[in-house]
Amino acid sequence: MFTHFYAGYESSQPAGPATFSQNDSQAHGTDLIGRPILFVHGQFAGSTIRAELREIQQAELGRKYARVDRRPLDPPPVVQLRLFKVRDVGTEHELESEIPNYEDVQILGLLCTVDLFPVPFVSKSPSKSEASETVHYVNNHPIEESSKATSALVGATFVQPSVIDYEGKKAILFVFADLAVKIEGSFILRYRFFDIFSRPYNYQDLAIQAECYGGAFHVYSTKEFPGLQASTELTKHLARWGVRLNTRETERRRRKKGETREHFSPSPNSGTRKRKRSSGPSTDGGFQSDEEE
DNA sequence: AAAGCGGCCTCCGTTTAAAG
DNA sequence: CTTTAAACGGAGGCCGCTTT
Repeated sequence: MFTHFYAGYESSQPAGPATFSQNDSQAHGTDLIGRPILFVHGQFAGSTIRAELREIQQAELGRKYARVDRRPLDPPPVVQLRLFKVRDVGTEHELESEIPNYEDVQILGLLCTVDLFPVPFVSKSPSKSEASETVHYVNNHPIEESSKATSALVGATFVQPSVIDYEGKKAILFVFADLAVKIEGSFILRYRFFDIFSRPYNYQDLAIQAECYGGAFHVYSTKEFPGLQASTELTKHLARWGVRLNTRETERRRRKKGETREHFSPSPNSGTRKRKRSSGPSTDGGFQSDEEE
């Protein structure tokens, strides 16, 4: 989508760390992930920067949804972006130092996106997939690129960062408060970070600068959904800082039928619910035709 | 072909959080 | 505190598949 954003730019600067393997251009700029990158454009022009992504809060569960009533993954996944300035790249004096103050980083243009991967139930014989397809492991279960199921992911899959006090100093955090999954099962997320206003030396595509894989979570059918826990401290902290997300003080789990809460009188017509379902032949395209993604 | 069964989506009432 | 809006859990009933 952002491919060739800076196409045509030619630089005459000396060879830098980002000049290797230009041959395969099919990879959407993934070949620089995790590497020190010399930038010629953007806020870090002239510097070599290595970006690192770390999941600091993982989703635990979600409720599958179809077309309406979206239910976000909970707790909201949060990843932290760390940036390291690298000097004397490739020499024996190579030295890395973290950006001293993240408040000084130009936030505009920084984005993090997510991909969804199913976690297989039982480990298929590990021999099967020694192809370079495997991108990650979840307790010895190989996760293959071709199993990517991002199309089942709905909501805000691209988010801008928030600069928030975290562990005593400002940090760049990406909060995914509006993610839902359309199929049930176990999954992991892959986070990828890029900056639309930066361009590496001698590089045509927009570069993915960092990625990381998150912890596994489970998406339940409506019926077996166990309910949501109270918000984590991190979630509440983010809300306090104005990040838009759902918070709940207590665990949410409605009392079972017949269960009473001291002065609770059971509903008179429990069991015989009248519904005014729009009786039509439904064909379920009739109403709710709006779709996203 | 008809009846039975089960999975699943949508819709609803209640509860909680936010706003006034 | 009271009111409004959103979040949330529950389950009815639709739909497609299986069995008789």
